[in-house]
Formats: sequence, C-alpha cells, structure tokens
Amino acid sequence: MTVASWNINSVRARLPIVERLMKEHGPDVLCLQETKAANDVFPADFFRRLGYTHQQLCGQRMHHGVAILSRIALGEAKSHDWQDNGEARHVGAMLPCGIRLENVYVPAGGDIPDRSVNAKFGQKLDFIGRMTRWSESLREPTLIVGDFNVAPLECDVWSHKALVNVVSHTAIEIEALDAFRQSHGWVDIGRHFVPAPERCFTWWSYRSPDHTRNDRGRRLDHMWVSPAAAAQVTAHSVLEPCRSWQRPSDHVPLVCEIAC
Amino acid sequence: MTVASWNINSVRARLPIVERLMKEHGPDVLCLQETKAANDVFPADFFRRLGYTHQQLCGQRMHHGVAILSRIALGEAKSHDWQDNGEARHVGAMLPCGIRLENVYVPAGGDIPDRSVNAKFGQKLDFIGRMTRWSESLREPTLIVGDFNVAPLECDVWSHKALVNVVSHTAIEIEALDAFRQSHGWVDIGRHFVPAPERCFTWWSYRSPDHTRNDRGRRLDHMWVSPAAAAQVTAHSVLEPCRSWQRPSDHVPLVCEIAC
DNA sequence: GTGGTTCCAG
DNA sequence: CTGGAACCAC
Repeated sequence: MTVASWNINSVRARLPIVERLMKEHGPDVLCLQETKAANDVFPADFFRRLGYTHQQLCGQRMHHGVAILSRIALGEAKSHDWQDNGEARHVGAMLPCGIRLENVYVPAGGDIPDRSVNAKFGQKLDFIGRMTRWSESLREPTLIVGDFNVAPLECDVWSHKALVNVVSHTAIEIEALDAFRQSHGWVDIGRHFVPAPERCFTWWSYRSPDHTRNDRGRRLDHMWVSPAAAAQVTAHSVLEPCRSWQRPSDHVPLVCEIAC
Repeated sequence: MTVASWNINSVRARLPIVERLMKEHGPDVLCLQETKAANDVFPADFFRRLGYTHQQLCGQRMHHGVAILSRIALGEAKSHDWQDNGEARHVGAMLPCGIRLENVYVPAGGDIPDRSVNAKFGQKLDFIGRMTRWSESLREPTLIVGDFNVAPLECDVWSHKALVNVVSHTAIEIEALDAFRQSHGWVDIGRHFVPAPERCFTWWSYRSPDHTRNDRGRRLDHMWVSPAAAAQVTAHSVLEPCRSWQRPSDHVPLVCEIAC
C-alpha cells in the first residue's frame, strides 16, 4: 500500500490539484496538513466521490488543520493536542497492516529564531519537545508523516550558510528534532532513499516566480518510521512536479510504499 | 461606427470577458464604468494589443473609475468632477463624427432612500442635479452613456411594486432623472428601440444564482442622445448573454450604432 | 454574490 | 507570493 503526505495550504483552494494527485498517483492513504478548514466546511463529499471514503478530520477555522483520507478502512483514530491549546496539528489512525499512522503539522515558528522575542519560536520548540515525550513511550510500529517545518541536514536546504539563522534550519531546531528522532529511533525514510549529501527539497517559497530557476528549496516535510517497521518501507518519492501544477501549494507531496 | 457601454465591476477582474466582447462584437468605442483601478494600474497595454490604442482614463484607487477605449482617434477629452469630491465618475471625448461622447457612473445611492438618514442617497440626487445644470448649457450634439443607477420606467424593473421603495426605482430618483432628461431633451435610445411596456434589463444581482430563472433585473444602464443627433442612431442592443459568461459583471454591455 | 482593501500568517 | 478573515460597497 502507498501512503502520501502533503501540506496543501488550504484544502478548499486546492481541490483541483488534490484531485489530480489522487487520479494520477492514487495513494491508498493521503495525509493532509494546513487544510485551513473547520470540519463542517471540509470538502468531505468531494473526496468521497474520488474513492476516499474513510476520513479522519482534525480541522479548525482559519489556520492549521490536518486530515487523513483513505481508500481503505482505518482503525482506532486519535487526535493529540500536545500543547493543549486547541490547535489542530495532529491526527492519527491505524493502518490495516498493523502500523500506526501519525499525521503532524509542526508550528512554523515565526520569523525570528529567538524565543525571548518571538513566542512562536518558543512554541515550536515546545511542540517538538512534547512530541518527543509522547514518542518516548511509543510501543507500536509507527509511521509518522507531515510538515515538520525543520530542514535538519545541510543538504536539506539550498544554502546552509544562507539559512543557518533562518527559522527551520537553526541549530536549536535541528537539535530539538534530533532529540525527537532519538526518542524512538525514528528512521528518516526520505534520507534512506536519498542519502545525504544529495540535495532533496519538499518546499519552495511562493515569493520566487519560478522555483526551478535557482531551486531555493527546503526539505520541511518528512516521513519517519519506527525501526521495527523500517524494513517494510519499500519505496519513497518526492513529487516535485506538483510544485509546477496550476495554483500549486508551496509544498509537494511525499509518497512511500509499505509492504504489508 | 458602434459605441458600447459596460459597467464591468473591476476592469482587472474582467480582462477575459472584456477581451471576449472586443473579439466577438468589436465595438469601435467602449465606455467602461466601475473600473476600480487607478490609472497607473489600468491594464492599458492589454487593450492596446487588442487594437484599442486610444484611451481616456479617469480612474481612482478602489471605487468608481471610468474609461473610454477606442480603436479610432478621439478628440478633446475632458473629465468633470461635478461634485468636486475627487470621485472618478465621468470622462468625455469627441467622436470623429462630431458627436461628443460622455461616459458617466452615477452614484449607487446606498440602501435607504432617505437623504436625512442616508447621505449617499442625498449625494446621488445631488449628482444628478449637478449633471442637470451641466446639461442645460450643452450645445454640441452629444451621446451620454453609462450606469445611471436609475431604472425610470415600470417596465425597467422586474416588479415595480416590489421596487417602488428600493433605491434605483424610487419616485424622487425618477423625477431627478426626468429633470435631467428634460434639461437637454435627451432621447432614451434604449426605449426608442425597445418601446415600453416591453421589459428591458441591463443588470441582475449576483445574489441570485441563475439570473435567467426568475429574471429579476433592472435597466440601470443607459444611452441617451441629443435630439439633434437622434436620427443618426441606427441600432441599439443589450447584450444580455454576457451576463452568463464566465466570471461575469452584474451589468451587461449596451451597444449602439451611429451613422456618420 | 462579488471584488477591493487591510490585516495576519505561511 | 498566497490564502483566509474582516470590512465595505455594490
């Protein structure tokens, strides 16, 4: 089976390209982040007609929002609010093969990488910290995917030097994410299939008119798997062409294949 | 030659359908109202490429705004600010045949037809009054077109009874417009070609999903001509199908033909 | 309903 | 640059 993850930056604004992804790639399960829609305005029928009849929604009115859309039945769904602040940043569900799927949208963290002047940066580090506490006690084999809003390696950004003090690539964020990784021994699927130092990006800013010109991207989106289940992940790809589709998201989908 | 008039409710949002009008009907001169664009962001090049190289713009940043686009050279242009309040509601130019063309956007007048509680309604009546003073001294044969925001006859609205107290069809507005008509002996071209009591509308609200269903329109847009030039107007039409084009304006174009 | 603007967030 | 919301005007 295939699992995809995509920060679509408003699900309602992206119906044509999500439909296109479903028709051209047809992942069995699609995890969305930044749906920007409360559950009562989520286009559930639209995706049902495309065959994604199993849905786990965790939306809110304006910001954030995550969802799992699936063509196959899902088990035990649960949404964590690690910071207990009402933000819709996580939803998880059981895959039929016995692997748990966790879909996360980590806070972006604002502009200034200093928690004393930018509360959003502090909130981001705190979010990753609480995710780490949660991760420590995980026992089931798990696939965690989503927009982590951190590009941990030098080859995860177009210029390590230019971004070393830019939120998403600072040392303190990378350390926090590494602590998270160690808490469960997570295996970075992206880097398993595209080993460093090869460059790999999943996000390109809207601010530059043509993202292919100088390729100033970052790898902010990830798929990580429990060590016990790592061997079941047989393929992985970053669908970079989606960045050039009509009215694109600034993120592109990730897809992986799991042998069940 | 043919002259068209169209309230396009934002010229920048309407480029595809203005292009379509130009290609399918190719009026020699097109008068626009509600361009909602300052002159420095008006898409002048776009219309130049379509052959409308002669342009008289009278725009402002957010509201109102009028323009004359022409495939043939125009003479003596002039913009009146009758209320001296900086609103861009008129531009005129000389047609080669010796008839003056005046393009007007009369204020809508707000919701409540009472000048004591709704200043906008007072401004509308005042605007028509000042236009009337101006009209009294006109000597040249003139064609005045635009969105007058008044539906004077019973057959100019879908229900006289329902709209008799609705701004655009109240007795006081109709009297003001009639005083304007008398000030120059203006001939209502629309009603010359579509005599009362036949219904004729140029505007349908966006609020009803399908304007053709119950046809609740109003004739707010007009082409009026000096008595001395009335015989030169050989045809007139209301392009109602434009209301069903993609991303339409709520108004449709009027077109007339002038024998020169 | 539709568009423009402002603001916020990414 | 892009999307959502709030506000205003039509």
